[in-house]
Amino acid sequence: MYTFKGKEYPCCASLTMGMIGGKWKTVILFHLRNGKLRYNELRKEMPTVTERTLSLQLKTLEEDGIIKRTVYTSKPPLKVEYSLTDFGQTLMPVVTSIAEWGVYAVENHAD
Amino acid sequence: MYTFKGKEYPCCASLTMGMIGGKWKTVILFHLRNGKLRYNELRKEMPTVTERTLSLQLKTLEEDGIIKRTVYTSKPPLKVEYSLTDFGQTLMPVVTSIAEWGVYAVENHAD
DNA sequence: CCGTATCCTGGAGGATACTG
DNA sequence: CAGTATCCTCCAGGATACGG
Repeated sequence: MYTFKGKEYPCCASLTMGMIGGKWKTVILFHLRNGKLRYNELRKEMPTVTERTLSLQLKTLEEDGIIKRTVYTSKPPLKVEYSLTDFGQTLMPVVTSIAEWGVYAVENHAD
Repeated sequence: MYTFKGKEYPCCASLTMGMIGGKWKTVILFHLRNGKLRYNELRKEMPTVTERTLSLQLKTLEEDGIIKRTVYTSKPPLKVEYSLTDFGQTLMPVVTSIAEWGVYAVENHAD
């Protein structure tokens, strides 16, 4: 049994999935792999996610210390950038591994 | 846009998550990393999953060609073993990466 | 530009009882 | 031993409209 951030997980694998699982978190992290992105830039990369869901997932990732949100202007139009924290960087090998297998599967096991 | 097994994914990362996402699939695959296990052996490793859910997840993994189910006896008590397919083996680097990060997080970022 | 507010739905997963 | 069969709950995520 593993405990992390006040939650219990029955396996080390489920702990990780608790942090990056769900439909969108790995996609967000994948798009942040090369540096910061603005909210609308993320939306552009992920055309099929709704605003509400993107917003919620970003907030969860921020609360978990995986990404950080930086606001550059105080008056509208706001400029906000999202980027990986140092802790979030430690997840990059996992995210990369996940992304690479997706490419591998499409290229070698297409139907 | 990526297409795999008749489903569409907006990102290579979401394709992989479509195959191994959810609460239990990575846990099952993690426990099968060293070889075959019987149904009740899996249950022993995963005491908090319900029978129905375990059964459903195993069936999904089998349908996706990731694990294979082998029946050794025709009369009760049945002997059934689950193991990775060759295709499932290609997921092991991903599963290992996920599992190792879980251990890393607990050891280095505990609260 | 960067979100939040509301309302809603589908399906993942749980509890429990039963079967070949 | 290895599951199914039912029934049920809960919440991630979607649709859409509006706000700082």
